[in-house]
Amino acid sequence: MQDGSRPQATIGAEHVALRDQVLQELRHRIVDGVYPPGTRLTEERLAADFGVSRNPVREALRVAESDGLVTLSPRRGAVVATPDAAAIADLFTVRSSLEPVAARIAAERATPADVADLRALLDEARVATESGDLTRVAELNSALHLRVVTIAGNRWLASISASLYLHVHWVFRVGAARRAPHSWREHIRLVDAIEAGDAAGAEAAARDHVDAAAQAAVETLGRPSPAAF
Amino acid sequence: MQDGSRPQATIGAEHVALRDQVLQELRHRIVDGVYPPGTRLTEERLAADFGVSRNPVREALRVAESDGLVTLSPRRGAVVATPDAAAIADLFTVRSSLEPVAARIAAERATPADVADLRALLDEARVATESGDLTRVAELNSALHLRVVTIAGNRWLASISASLYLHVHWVFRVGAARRAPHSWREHIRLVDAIEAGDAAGAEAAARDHVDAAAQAAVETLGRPSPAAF
DNA sequence: CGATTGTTCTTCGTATACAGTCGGCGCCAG
DNA sequence: CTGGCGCCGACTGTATACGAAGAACAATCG
Repeated sequence: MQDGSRPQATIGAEHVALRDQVLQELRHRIVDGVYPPGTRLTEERLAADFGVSRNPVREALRVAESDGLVTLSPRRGAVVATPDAAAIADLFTVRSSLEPVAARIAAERATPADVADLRALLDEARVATESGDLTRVAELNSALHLRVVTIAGNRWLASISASLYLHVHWVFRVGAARRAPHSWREHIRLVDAIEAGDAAGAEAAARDHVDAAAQAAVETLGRPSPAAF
Repeated sequence: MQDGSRPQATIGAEHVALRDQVLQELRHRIVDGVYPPGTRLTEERLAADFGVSRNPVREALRVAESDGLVTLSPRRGAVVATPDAAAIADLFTVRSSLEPVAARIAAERATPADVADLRALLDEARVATESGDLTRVAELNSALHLRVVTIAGNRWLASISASLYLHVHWVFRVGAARRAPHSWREHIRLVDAIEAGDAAGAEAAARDHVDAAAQAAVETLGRPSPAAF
């Protein structure tokens, strides 16, 4: 009761299993395009790449499959998934359903410290935008949204959003950055509403923001050869 | 081209890996209460239970963790997760955001064959309700909702819903069945709207249904000792 | 009676082995 | 030259064994 959050804080509890390190790195390499869509990922190759044995790799691959980042065929192994337009449209449908809710709840619950965190992220994003570090901008955008759902305190929302943003980042790692200036203004509006505790305003801001992002996504995908690929 | 749905239909492609069988059975045993919350799941015990080696078990456990059914602590292994009231409330928040959307899209896209499937499920549920097979009723409820999201054709919605319903089934396998008669009427209204192609009506029906289910959930949880446990 | 020390259990990762399957290559026949 | 056939290498799927390290619990000692 006195410290319900951590029944026991032992030494080894901070040990990060190899499979998790592998998973994290694998996600990075996929969403950052090191392993482009369609790449065959043999267990042995990944094991060699990461300097571990096959077991941690296998466990990481199963989770990556449930993330939707790789597709596994029996006896044929793993291939980096190829996101298609329909899947991306579906992604935005889900985002536009969930984010306004998350924003509303966040506006109702945000503490001053939470707002300060959001402001810090906005500020970092401004700096990154000015210095032209588009990769960093994309990362910060994801971080901001994830921070909002964290503030909302809904675990399901948080875990779903994490998965969603992994894909958003994957597909639009360049395209999203191009939209950075717009995003920035929309984010400010969102954070303002959250700070003011304006639930309806936050909800509307989030809705508009997702709609705009979806619009940009459609345009990016409509082009014959998007800059991202 | 002539058979685009199945790029290659080889013999081994229908092989179901042990880890998947283990995962499926593990999910069943957890949501059906064979392994109650808090149960320690040592790899060796599970391996013995399923008659396989530890490797498939380990891979299944990682996925079960990402499902939220078990919690893993480094060097301490897997424990069946204990769903708490907050998590359940969060679950319904997400459901109430997603299901109306799914229902709306389904109403726009459902074919007569889809509607026939839904009717068949409704009918089975009616029979099961009359014969008092509450477990089957709960299963059919989940099946109906999953069929709706399948009709909607949004992959993200489908995979999120699958995970959601696993938990719904878990927490309310008895409580939900008790609400079966109400559910049944609400489901009929939903299917009617989908059949009529009435997007707004389907959306409203789904919303009312989830709200009613959430209400029932709160009541069930409010009791000192829910019948489910 | 409390603190310390073993002991044991379990996970975590590695290594290894082997069967089954897939995919591609080369051979051979027409 | 072309098409079919069989063979072989590569990879997965599964099992097993083993060592290291942490966690839980019991026994021991001051």
